[in-house]
Amino acid sequence: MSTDDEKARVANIFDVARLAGVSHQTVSRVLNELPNVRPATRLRVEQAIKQLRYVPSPAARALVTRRSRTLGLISAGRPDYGPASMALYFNEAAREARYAVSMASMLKTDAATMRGAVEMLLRQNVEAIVLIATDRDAVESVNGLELGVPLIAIASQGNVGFHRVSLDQYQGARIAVERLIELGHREIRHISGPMASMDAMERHRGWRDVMAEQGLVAQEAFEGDWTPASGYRFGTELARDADMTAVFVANDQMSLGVYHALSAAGRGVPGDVSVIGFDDIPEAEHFAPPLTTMRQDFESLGRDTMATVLAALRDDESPPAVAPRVPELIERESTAPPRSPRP
Amino acid sequence: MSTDDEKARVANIFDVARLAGVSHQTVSRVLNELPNVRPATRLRVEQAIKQLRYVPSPAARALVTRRSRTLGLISAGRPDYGPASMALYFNEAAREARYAVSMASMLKTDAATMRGAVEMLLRQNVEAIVLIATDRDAVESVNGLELGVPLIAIASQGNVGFHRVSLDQYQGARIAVERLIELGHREIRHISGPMASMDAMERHRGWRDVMAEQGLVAQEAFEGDWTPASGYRFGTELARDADMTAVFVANDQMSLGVYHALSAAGRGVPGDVSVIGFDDIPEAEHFAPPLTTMRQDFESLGRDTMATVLAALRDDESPPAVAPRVPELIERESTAPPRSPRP
DNA sequence: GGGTGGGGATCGGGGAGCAAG
DNA sequence: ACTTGCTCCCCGATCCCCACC
Repeated sequence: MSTDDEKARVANIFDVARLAGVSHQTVSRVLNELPNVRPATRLRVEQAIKQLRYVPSPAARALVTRRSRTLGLISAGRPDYGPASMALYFNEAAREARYAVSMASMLKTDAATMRGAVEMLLRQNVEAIVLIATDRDAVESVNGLELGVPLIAIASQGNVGFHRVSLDQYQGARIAVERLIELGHREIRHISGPMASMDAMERHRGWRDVMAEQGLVAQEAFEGDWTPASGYRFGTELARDADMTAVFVANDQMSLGVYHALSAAGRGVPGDVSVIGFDDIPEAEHFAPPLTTMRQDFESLGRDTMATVLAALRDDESPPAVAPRVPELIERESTAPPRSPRP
Repeated sequence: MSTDDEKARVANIFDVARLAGVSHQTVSRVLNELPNVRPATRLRVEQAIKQLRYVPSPAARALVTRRSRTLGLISAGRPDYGPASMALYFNEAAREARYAVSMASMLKTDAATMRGAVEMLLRQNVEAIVLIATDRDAVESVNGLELGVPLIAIASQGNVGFHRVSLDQYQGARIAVERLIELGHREIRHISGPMASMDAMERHRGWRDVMAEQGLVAQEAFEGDWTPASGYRFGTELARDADMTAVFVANDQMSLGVYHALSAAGRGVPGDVSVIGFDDIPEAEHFAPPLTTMRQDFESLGRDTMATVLAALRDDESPPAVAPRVPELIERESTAPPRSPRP
């Protein structure tokens, strides 16, 4: 009683059984919440568990049950505000559901890299794989891999072969463009994200559809790469178009580049040109002028993703698709009616 | 021979042994790179492994070796550019070293949350825990937890009880302030990060020391919270000080808020006030004007962190401290000599 | 017949001891 | 002296069968 004999050795199920005065069998029954255990017995076992700070070995458990209570998370691409937020909130949701998350993040999204990441995750016995990648190819290449566990992609397009959860990029884009039209704009241009990105495609589609529905001419969009630099480049080109009075930019970072280009060209925002972005990054509120943009609720997305994972784990058949949430228009000071509405 | 009987079953060590015509013992010897295996035999085994796409079960291995080849990563706080980049690059470095990463990220950094994260990771049998948290308390509370595995903190202060790796915040700050002085500024103010953050403290200390060394008066710094909003708030106050000609801002996001406040007050950058930020986020280049700032090399930091982890794993005694890398001054257009140097 | 215990197989490897080529 | 194979136990659980009260 003076000193514990058991040095650094951690307790196992037999230690618990001995302390509780039961068999290891009964401890197992308690652990796995099986019926046919008298409440009093269960209590004794639980106390022994607490007293010994006993935690079942996940390795041993995984070995025999072939289930690891671990989820794989792949994040491919730059850790921009969106992906980073998704990863964070999904991680929190997973922890709440008492799942561990094994993560593989990488800059490159080529098939070989993705494949390597998937194999590493599978090796860990993950029960499902969550994929954060705006790139369509990234999703396809993982999807083609026959992984043996559910794949849940945070993606705004595609549907066969994997579960999907997303925010409604298309509707978000529509809302942005409709607002510009409501303000009186007619010449509304678009700087899109890379067309390899599904989100970029959806936002582009939203812009194009609204323009068409309203009988407006949608000039060809510029295809950016999400970076401020590309926003700057195309903003410079755009600034030369005297008719253009508004730009719908596919994300906030590019909007910043557009600001830069516009002001370099002597065209004021929103006096000469209105700008709407997408994402509502923390910086957007303090752009000069503060940026009107579409806010995305990544926290809810994280929870929705986890819910979809759990559903997929419970039941291999019907993925109860969560309705994509629609981004919210945050109107700040980068939008205004055009200076001289068309005659 | 016509159809494989083994359906979805994955190969195990005995399958490999059979195919290679050796015993499982020999396969094990090859796997663990033990001596006393004839090259020809080794080759046959390796081919069998490749052919069957055999991968040793980590669970089984972990069970018997008590080593999981998994690292725990805790990221506490908002997923800002810095932390998100660190996580990404560390993850890549870990994968290169064939380690899996189990991740726990959370917004809140209180002791209870941190403790929960640590316990979850420990349960996973992680071999070491890497902690990304600028908050001093976060590091302390984890460090006090007696976790039984090495703790590697990406932190710019503290040293006892855990391994530490960092970028040299202090030198970075010194370089920034020295540059402002070189340009002729004397009234150099500072907007710091939250003093709970070690990085913020180091940057503050760098500013203060240089000011003192140069015989300049360091007015009390404003303590921000990293957000553009706080930069805006203090920028507004700062703008009222007519003597002030330069601000060293502890990060780029707050610099944006400062820009906003300054322009609202009618003071131009860099004409009236020079601004230097910290981090070099992708947006910084396209602020108006493009921001002069201190660039941090997170990719190298990720590799340094992994190297420190491996060293700590090899040898419990001497952590071969990696020399912190010094941030690099990226001079853009937010800095210039003061309009009217002091008489 | 509900609650328990005993015994043992099993998961997929690591590794010891020993014999044999 | 090397290389290899065999046999058997171990890690820490899950779970099945079968008593036993």
